[in-house]
Amino acid sequence: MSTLSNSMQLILTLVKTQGQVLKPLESALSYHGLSFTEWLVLHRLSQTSDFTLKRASLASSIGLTASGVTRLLAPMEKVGLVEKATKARDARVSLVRLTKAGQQTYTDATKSIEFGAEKVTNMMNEQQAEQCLGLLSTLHLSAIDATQLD
Amino acid sequence: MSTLSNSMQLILTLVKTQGQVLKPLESALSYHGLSFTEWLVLHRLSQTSDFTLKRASLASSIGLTASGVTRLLAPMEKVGLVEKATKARDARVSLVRLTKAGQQTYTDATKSIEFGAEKVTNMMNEQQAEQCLGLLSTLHLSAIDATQLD
DNA sequence: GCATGATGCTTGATCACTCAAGCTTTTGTC
DNA sequence: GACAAAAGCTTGAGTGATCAAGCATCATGC
Repeated sequence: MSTLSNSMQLILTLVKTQGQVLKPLESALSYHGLSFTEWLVLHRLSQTSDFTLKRASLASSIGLTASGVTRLLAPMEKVGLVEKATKARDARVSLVRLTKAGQQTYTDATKSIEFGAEKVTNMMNEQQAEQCLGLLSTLHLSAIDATQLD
Repeated sequence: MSTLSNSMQLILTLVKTQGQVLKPLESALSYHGLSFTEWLVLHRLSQTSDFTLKRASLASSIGLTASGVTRLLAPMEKVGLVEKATKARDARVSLVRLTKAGQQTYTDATKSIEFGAEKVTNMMNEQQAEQCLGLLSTLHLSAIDATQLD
C-alpha cells in the first residue's frame, strides 16, 4: 500500500475536482438546452470581433477534433444558434457564425453558468481563487511543454 | 465582448488544464494496455487491505455510475486483472478483487504514470505543487458543498 | 410469513467523442 | 498549366460513458 508522489496526487485531485465542479454547471446550463461544450462554442464565438471562426480554429480552441466539431455543431445549426458561412478566397474552409439568437442564448446562459460558478467557488476567497488560477495556468503551460517533447 | 467572472475563469482554466495534463498520462498507460480510468480502478483496489471492494463503492470512488463500472470491469476480468467474488451474507452485492496479475500490472503502470506526472508538473516547484493541491482540495469541498444544497 | 419497498447489479438504447479513411479545394513545383 | 502534396471538412466505425428499465435479493411492517 505505497503512497503516490505529490505530482500524482495533484493530478488525482485535479480530476476529482473537475468532475465535481462541472456537474452543477452542466445542470445550470441544461435549463437553456446547452451542454458545457456547447456553451464553450458560444463563448469562443462571442469573443471574436465578428462572431465568426473557422471550424478548425474553434476545434482547437475548445480542445476537440475537427470531426467532434462537425458533430457538435450540426444540432446547434438546426436550432439556429449558429450558422455556416463560406470564406471568400478559400472554398475549403467553412466558417461558423453566432446568430442573433445565439448571442441572446449566450448572454442568458452565461448568467446561469456564472451564478453556478460563484456557488461552486463559494468556500474560496478572492485571493485563493486568483492564486489557484495562477497555479493552474502554470500547470497548463508545464503540461503543454511536456507534450511537445515526447 | 464582456469578460467572465474570476470564478468562471478559474473553472475554464481547470478544464483546459485537465485536458492537457491527462493526454501524456493516458499515453504513458497505453503501454500497459490501460486507460486512465482502468488505472484508477487498480489504484483504489490496491489501497484496500484485502484488494477487494463492492462494485458500488468502487463506482462512487472513481466517479462512475454502477453501470459504468459493470462495463469497465468486464474486459478487465477477461484479461485477469480483476476477479469477481460474492459477499457471504448478501447475494446482491458483487465484490471486485485485484488479482496477483492485477497487482503486478498496477505496480508497473504506476511507475509509468508517475513518471508522466513528474514530467507534466515539471515547471512547478514542490511548494507550488503543494499549494495547488491544497487550493484544489478546497475547491473540491466547495463544489461538493454547492451540490448538496441545490 | 408474506406483500412492499429498498438495494445492488446488469442490460438496451443513446450520446459525445475519437480515429482513420475519404472527398474537395488549394498550393507549390517543375 | 498539370499534378503531387497539403489543408479543411465530413463520414463510418468504434469507445466510454450515461440514463432508464429490469431482475434478483434482502429488509420491514403487519
